[in-house]
Amino acid sequence: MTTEPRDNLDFIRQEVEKDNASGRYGGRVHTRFPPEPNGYLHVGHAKAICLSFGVAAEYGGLCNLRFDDTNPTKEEQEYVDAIQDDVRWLGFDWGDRLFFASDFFQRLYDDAVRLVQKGVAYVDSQSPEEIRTNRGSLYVPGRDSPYRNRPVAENLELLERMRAGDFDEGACCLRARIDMAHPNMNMRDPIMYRIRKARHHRTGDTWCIYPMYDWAHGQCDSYEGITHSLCTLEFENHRPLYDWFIEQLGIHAPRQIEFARLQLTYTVLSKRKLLELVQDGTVDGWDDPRMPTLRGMRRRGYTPAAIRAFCDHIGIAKFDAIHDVALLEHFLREDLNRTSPRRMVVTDPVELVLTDWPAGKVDELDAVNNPEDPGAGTRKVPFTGRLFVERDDFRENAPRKWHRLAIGQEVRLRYGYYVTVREVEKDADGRIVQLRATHDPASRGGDSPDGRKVRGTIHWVSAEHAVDGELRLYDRLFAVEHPTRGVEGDGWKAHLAPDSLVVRRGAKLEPSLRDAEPGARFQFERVGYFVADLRDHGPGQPVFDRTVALKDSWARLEAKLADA
RNA sequence: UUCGGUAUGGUGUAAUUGGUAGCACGACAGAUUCUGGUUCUGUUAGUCCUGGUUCAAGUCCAGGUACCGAAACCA
Repeated sequence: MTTEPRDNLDFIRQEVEKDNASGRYGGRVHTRFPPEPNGYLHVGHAKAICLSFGVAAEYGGLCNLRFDDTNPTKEEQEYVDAIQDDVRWLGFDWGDRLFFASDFFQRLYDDAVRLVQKGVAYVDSQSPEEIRTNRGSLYVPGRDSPYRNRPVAENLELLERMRAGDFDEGACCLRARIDMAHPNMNMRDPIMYRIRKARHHRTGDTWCIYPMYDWAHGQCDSYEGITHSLCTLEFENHRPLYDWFIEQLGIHAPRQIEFARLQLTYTVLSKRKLLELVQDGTVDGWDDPRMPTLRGMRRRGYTPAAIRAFCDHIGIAKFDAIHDVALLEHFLREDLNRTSPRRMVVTDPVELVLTDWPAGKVDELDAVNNPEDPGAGTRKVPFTGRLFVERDDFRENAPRKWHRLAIGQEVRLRYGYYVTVREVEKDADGRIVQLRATHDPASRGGDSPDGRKVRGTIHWVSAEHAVDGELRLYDRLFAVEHPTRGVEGDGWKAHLAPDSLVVRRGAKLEPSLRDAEPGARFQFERVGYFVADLRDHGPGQPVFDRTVALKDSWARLEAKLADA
């Protein structure tokens, strides 16, 4: 991806450059992205992916994809496939370097045997409860296990029998022999192997003991020849343990550097909370367009380039920061503005009839596909005397600075004609059912030969040519910036935005939209960026999801005028 | 009360390692515009606190304060 040198290096890149300068790894840079296949990736992971793959690319190195699949009871093939798909979609490639912690199970076991032989690991036969209580607390040191001084030969035999399946789950485990009084809890004889008589998604039934993450992770990095293991802050106090294992084993020592995980306003990013939203039906699934998952964002119409630009821009630090989604949306709009073809869609239609339009006449007008990209060309849009315009683009009592339709106010129909509303027809309830207007034939195409100016331009669709479609107007999932701040338990759910999805079934689409492919992105002029829904859009059944609205400075002005 | 971390405008992020606190987003104001979009210009506002060293401190020293993480046979 981005391989240009940067002006300001974040602290991780600075450290990498120091290592390159000192020759610590012979100038080699090799990173990895190590997800656990027990859930879907979200934007937070995108930050880690961009970092690890980005750093490797910038320094001529490599980045591996490795699944940390050390817990067979939680991990599934489905997630393995989805994660690979998401990483690729984001734009990264691990070549032939796809690994699984489970690839290393035998090697890990052999190394465990070496530590037992060295006298720095032992089989503990305490119950899980005893182990927990004897670990002590943050403030009080732990107590040695009565099995801590078993002879090497006995430990070796017991470990072999653990592997052979002679013991029940929880009957015993293998522990590193470090220091039960260590101020860092991770060093209080951490568990290396536990018995789990569970089928593993890759190794099947060949193992009944599985390595703990802490025992596997550092060595897997080492086995793969990783130089820089970039991970999030919560593993900072695990680093001494990883270093200890590596040193005891005398194998290649990667360098772990920790950074703050991504947090965003107006959403939640914990696996547990996201799962809850899926399970209680708040959202439609992991790929619901409101979800901060990569799949959700993909369906919402986010571009990989926008997500990457965001990740590049926010930088890397150890400060526990919460980024404003507005910044993500900024990069999204920036990318979409450059690349999206424009179309006209009336989201909430009201009929506009031109009383002076020649009966039966259809005028094929030229519309620019993308003003930001002259190469995108133009298209023909049919114009007739019966149109649909946005209900909200007409006001009977126009406020100050109103540039749109109002009785007697001339406006331009984009790429069409200047029109002036003359009268309004309402139904019995007082709801407007039709606007009647006249047009200036000389203004065809949108300009008047006499140089006369109009104050506003609005979008429209010819009634007889319009395609009916469904619009799903998505917005931020939560109504407040920090949904989890200062709340307990399920309190964060009270902050869910009631209108994060508004469905508009009667939208009128420009005819060319009929043939849009699922996943195709557009800017609906003056409304927002939309994408043809990946699941539900199809021939004869147009469904578009709103990716993000256009900035609306009129809405702000109007609100201010209302206050005054 | 233990150990490990972190503090720079509203939100993030830089500062050649002791030398004019910069950039982005946001907000606000204006210009341009056949999208009240885009683009352009300007304004706004910051070094956690208290001392100390120094000609000079965001940066060095001392002492505070606040916040985050850590006590799964999870990762």
